[in-house]
Parts: sequence; C-alpha cells; structure tokens
Amino acid sequence: MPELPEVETVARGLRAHIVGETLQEVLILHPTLIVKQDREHFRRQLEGATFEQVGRRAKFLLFSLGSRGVLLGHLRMTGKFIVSDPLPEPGKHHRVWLTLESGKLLIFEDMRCFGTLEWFPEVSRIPQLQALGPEPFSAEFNRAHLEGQLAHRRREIKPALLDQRLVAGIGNIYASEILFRIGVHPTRAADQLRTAELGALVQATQQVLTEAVLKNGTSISDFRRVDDKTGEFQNFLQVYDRTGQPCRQCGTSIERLVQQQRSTFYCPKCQR
DNA sequence: AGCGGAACCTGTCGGC
DNA sequence: TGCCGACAGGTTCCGC
Repeated sequence: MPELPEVETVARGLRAHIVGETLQEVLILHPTLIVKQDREHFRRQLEGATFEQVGRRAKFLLFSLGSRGVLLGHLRMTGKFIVSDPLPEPGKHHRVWLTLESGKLLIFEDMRCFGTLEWFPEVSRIPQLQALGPEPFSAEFNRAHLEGQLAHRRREIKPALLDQRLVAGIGNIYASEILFRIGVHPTRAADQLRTAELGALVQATQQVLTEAVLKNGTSISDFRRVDDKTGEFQNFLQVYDRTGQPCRQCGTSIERLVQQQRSTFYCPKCQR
C-alpha cells in the first residue's frame, strides 16, 4: 500500500494525535506476524511509555518513546493506523489495540497481515534501517550517488528504483511515475542512463514525492489517512494503473509490463 | 556480489 | 452463481 508519501502522511497525522500520550494498555488481537517478537516482552516494554515523537525513515514509522526506546512500524501493503474513540469490540482486521491515557484508542489494522510492529531499545539498534539508502530529500541523494551506485549495474532501472538500498521510500507507483517524468523507459539498463538523465532522475524523484506528500498520498484502493480520509494524488497519476488510457502528453496508449513480479506502467512513445 | 523468484496473507475482480 | 486465476501500493529469505 504505502510508499514514502503515504507513510509521511500517516506520520504527520499520528503526530497531531499521539505525541505526549502515554500508552496504558497493549492488546494484541492477532496471533502471528504483526508483532514480530515475544508478545509479553512487547507489551511490557510499551505499557507506561510515552510517545515523544513520530518519525519516518524510508517506509518505516518510528515512534520515539524517549528513554523507553522506540516502536518500529511498517504498513507493508494494507496496514493502517487509526486514532479512535473507545470501541465496544475490535473490527475484523484490527490487529493491535493501544489504549492511551486520554482514553483514545490507537488501532493497528491490517487485512493481509503483512505489516509489522516491533520494539527496540534504540534507533541505532534497528537492523531493518541499517542498509537503507539515502532519503530522497537528503543532500546525499544526488547525481553522483546514483552514478556511483548504478555504474556496472545491468539490472533494469525500474526494479533498481524499488531497491531501498539505492534510495529509500520509492515504491511501485512512484517508480513508474518518476520514470515517465524523465522520459526513460523502465527496461533500460541502470548503467546505461546518461549523466543528464541521472540528474533529472534526482529532480523528478523529489518533485513527484513532494507533490504526492502535498496531496496526502495516493489512494488507489486501500490507503487511508489517520482520520480515514483518502489521499488525492491518484487524481494526478500520469501512468500508474492507466493501461490502455491515452498518455496525457502524447495520446499514445499507456502500456503495462511485469518486472520482478510487479506491474510497471509507461508510455511507449514518451519513454525511450 | 548481484539479481530474480518465492514466500508471507487476505481480499477483490474479471473471465468462463 | 460458482470456481479459478490474476492481481494488489512491500520486504525478506533463498538460491543461482
């Protein structure tokens, strides 16, 4: 479901609701996967802790608990965080209930059970964050970085963009959108992009992601904000999920292909 | 070392 | 109507 803009939207939404709140009770409603560690340990670490900040790294949510460590969350495909008033009983796909001292309920819901929650003593000890590439808006994400990383890489550029070690936060929707903006065909070998195209790739990545964050992300089917509203960027997609529809630039039919088991959308005329 | 494929799990949709 | 396969915004592990 969510890529950088959607996760950023969730982080901002949560921040407004839960910073300063103390966790009163942790209720795990699903037996597997979601909470990746021992449930009693997880519960003990969280109960009584206070949310000091909600941040994002790549597509991970980081709930800082001050001296009580950090809660790492990942929405994967269908995960959602919802801030709610108390409920009489859990919804069908509710996986974890976190009761806050104010009486509000922080719900982690996930139909497909791919999402994860995990507690760590400190951010520096989170293995999942170790190999991540630079954030798209950081100074380290620049043309030289791409040149260095992509030299002699024969894999196709679109799957390369999904590799979180190259740059963190791009997912399947925005990878297609970014390549459309720079007129690069998704099957081009990563090491065959010209220097100017790599510069354009940096720019387009930052532009697309910035616009998507401003529109509160993309809601194709599942994604919802913390307040259950949809994002709006789906109204501005140029190629994603537009197979057979006319390219907004040249009128040619948008095409779909599969790369590494994921759909890619592109304009065969605008992208070479 | 780098890359592709399978696996994780549930639901929806289109074709027959 | 029912069944079956394809597909869904992600990451991780396992081979080659």
